[in-house]
Amino acid sequence: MAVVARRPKPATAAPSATLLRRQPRQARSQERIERILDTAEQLFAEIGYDAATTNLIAVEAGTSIGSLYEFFPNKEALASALADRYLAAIGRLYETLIVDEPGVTPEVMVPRVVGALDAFYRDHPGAVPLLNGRFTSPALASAGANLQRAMVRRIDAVIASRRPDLSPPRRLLVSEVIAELARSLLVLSDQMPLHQRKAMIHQIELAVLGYLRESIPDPDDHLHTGLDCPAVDANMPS
Amino acid sequence: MAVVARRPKPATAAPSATLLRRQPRQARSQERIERILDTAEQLFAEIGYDAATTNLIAVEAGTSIGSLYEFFPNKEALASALADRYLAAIGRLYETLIVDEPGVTPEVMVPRVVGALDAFYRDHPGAVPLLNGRFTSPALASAGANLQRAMVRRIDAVIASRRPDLSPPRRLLVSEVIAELARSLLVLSDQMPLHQRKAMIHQIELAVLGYLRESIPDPDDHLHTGLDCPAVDANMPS
DNA sequence: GCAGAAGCCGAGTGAATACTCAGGTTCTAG
DNA sequence: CTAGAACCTGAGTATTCACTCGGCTTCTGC
Repeated sequence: MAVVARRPKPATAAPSATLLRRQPRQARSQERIERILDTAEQLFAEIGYDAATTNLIAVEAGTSIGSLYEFFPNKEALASALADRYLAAIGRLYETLIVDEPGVTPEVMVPRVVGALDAFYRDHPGAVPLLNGRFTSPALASAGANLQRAMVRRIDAVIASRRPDLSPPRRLLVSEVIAELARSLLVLSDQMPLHQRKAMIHQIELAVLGYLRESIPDPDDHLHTGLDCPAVDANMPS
Repeated sequence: MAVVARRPKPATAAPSATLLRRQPRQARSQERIERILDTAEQLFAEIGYDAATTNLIAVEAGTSIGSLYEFFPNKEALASALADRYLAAIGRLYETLIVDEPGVTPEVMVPRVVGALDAFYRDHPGAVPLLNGRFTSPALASAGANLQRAMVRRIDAVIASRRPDLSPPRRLLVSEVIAELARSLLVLSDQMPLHQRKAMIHQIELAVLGYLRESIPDPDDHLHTGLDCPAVDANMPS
């Protein structure tokens, strides 16, 4: 909050998507920008968005506060630029993994996606807090929300092609639950030591698959079909 | 973060649990304290912890900043006092609901607990962000963590009595997953309009039950037992 | 080799905000 | 009724921190 209120005059409603104030021409400044971003990533992850002051980021990156503001219009832009790096990478992950190939069952796809996300988060420790709403910055909140929406949409598309009998709102709800379930448990696993983390990843897969079985019972499976839970769709709109 | 750094001299490591700087003697000041807490609750929920300045809280509560600091040693203490109100209430909820009665199956207990938590959060909108780590304040983070631990312990105890065959670490992991699953999905449902919220509550129940079935297959049930998932305990320590 | 562009620097500015304190008001015990 | 305790007040203090600006250095095209 402090971040936003700090700006006295938004002037003429500047374009919020302007990441860099100026494009760097020389290699020296390009490297400097990279160093600043890397340092910001590390500090955000280590001590949090608020405690990582712009001055500290500049010093730790071996440069000066003036140079930082030469290229980044404000502190939020730093976080935005970082989020963009991750969003692009995870977006590619989704496109590769959550696809509607004919032979791919949930039992195959779920571990594949969960495993890939886990590996990504392990390789990029800064991504977890950045994309999962631990920082109050509005830009980051929306970045995380966008990512989540992207995942929900992809899951929804796959379910739609597999189970055209489900109503769209029902599908959407199920997709939201799956995405949130995976997200929150991955965040939890991220705080664990490695051996527990491995076990947790497996539990995430079980949770998603178990929820799927429970929420969208297989039409062939006459064992769990609506015996003790009448009117699943009762609460659904339209 | 700003909250903590703002205090120049922690002096002699003051007891952090001191909620009130002084016990109020007169009814007038007791009411004032209540008004301040109610206002803080509302403002924290509406505009967030950072944007709810102590001055604003005082003014909105119809008192002065001096009176606020007469009783609350710092801003964090406000949040702590609020968290305590909620923690006590939810703690009582757990004690009533998550119990090891003979005839209570998961199919009965899960909807009971989830429904009660949902009702509680609906009645106390401020509790959700306060107890679920949306604020950066350390005291709040630990309050939320305590709450989560309490839930995990209770779930673990129930599972232990039902399924003594499971290893303690496995039980604990399962309990953690269930607690986190319920927590995160309840937070998600809290942001939804009412009709979707009702549907979401049902999905939460399905998710927990589905995960239970998947992760701890019923010994009687010979249908899902370890066919496509060998060595579930392989990743478990000891 | 030089002029101008691009880049760099960091002390300084302004605004926000948690918290204090000296002095006033209201309550209460005797 | 009164003295002193409890309580209240809000302008002021101290601090933090995002961000600026004027001057300096390094690079690049010609």
